[in-house]
Amino acid sequence: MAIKKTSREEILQEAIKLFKIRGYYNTSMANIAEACGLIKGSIYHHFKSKDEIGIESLKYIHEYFDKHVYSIAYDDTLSSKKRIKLFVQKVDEYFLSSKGGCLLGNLALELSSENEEFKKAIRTYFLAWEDALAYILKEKYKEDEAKKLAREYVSLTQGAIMLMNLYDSSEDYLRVGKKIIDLI
Amino acid sequence: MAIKKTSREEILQEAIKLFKIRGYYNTSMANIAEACGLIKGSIYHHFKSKDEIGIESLKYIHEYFDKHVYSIAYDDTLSSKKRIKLFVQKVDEYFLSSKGGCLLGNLALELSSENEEFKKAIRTYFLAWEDALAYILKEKYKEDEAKKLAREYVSLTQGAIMLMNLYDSSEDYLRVGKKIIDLI
DNA sequence: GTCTATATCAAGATAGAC
DNA sequence: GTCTATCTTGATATAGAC
Repeated sequence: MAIKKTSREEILQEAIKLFKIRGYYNTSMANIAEACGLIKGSIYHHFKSKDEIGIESLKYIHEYFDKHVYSIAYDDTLSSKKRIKLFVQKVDEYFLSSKGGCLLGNLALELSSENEEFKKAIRTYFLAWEDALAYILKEKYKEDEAKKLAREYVSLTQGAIMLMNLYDSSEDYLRVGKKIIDLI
Repeated sequence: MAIKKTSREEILQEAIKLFKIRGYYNTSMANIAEACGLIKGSIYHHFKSKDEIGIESLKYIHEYFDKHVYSIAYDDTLSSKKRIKLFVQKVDEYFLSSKGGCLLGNLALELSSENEEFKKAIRTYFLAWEDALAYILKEKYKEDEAKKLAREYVSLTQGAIMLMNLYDSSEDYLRVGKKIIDLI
């Protein structure tokens, strides 16, 4: 039986799951290693520190959203109505399919007041989300109105994810998506 | 020079400040003690564990809101317009006056997936907020519409607090309060 | 009520064998 | 690439002197 080679990506995926559920500081290298079937020392072959895993986790998620969600907003071959529907559908799929809510939102509250590097990465991610949403809304609203609405709905989505996890109910979260679609 | 007696309340206030800025797990008993001018061992004279400080912090904040914010909603000597204005004003005062946003929101994301006791306390607090807001809104909306709106605006407020801290700008947060007032 | 001192444990991280 | 072993630090918590 060959020893399984664990990839960087596999470790990131397990780390993200744990960070979302247990929080960043409450997740240890040993926890991450165990989830990968390794012992903690072995993780350091792939990442030089826990903070690196944290930053790479943010990047990993950002890349997923760029590729599978935000890109929809800029696909000018589709109508804006179709784009906003698809956009909301993809966001919902992501946040309804796993436990613990939005890692970026969680980390924004857990450690962005302390760690400037994390804060910058999280800000970039949220701005990309707002920009994508605003790009669709610009077809119907003036530029600065579109921007305000986009930020408002990102806020609302984050708040709704928080309460969805707190109440173990997706009902109110789902209403947010419907409201976003109705904007167009 | 007499040795200063540190009260439970003083410790809670310092702990709350630190939890909001540094996060719960990233705040140590030594950090809390230092903020109070004590050394860590001395804290155990007042609280039997860090978790007790956490739970008591939530209670402390909840009591503050019950007394100074939620009570406004139920003051039937004022018009509903006056009540909603005062309510929003008090909420704004609280969240604009200190760094780190809303401890209950932060802890909801940092540790409520893991710790049932914390989760229950946080849920109770958010429900009280919703109930108070819904009570005012009932004057103009049907009961279940008022409840939906209340939850939506609590979500929106929490999301806006998150982004306010992330972007170091209160502009969008303040718009939320105006929207709430316009509901009546 | 606060201090010094210490017990105990778990964290992040590194070195070197296999 | 993973393991064992270990270093170092810092965490929660306790005991007992002042």
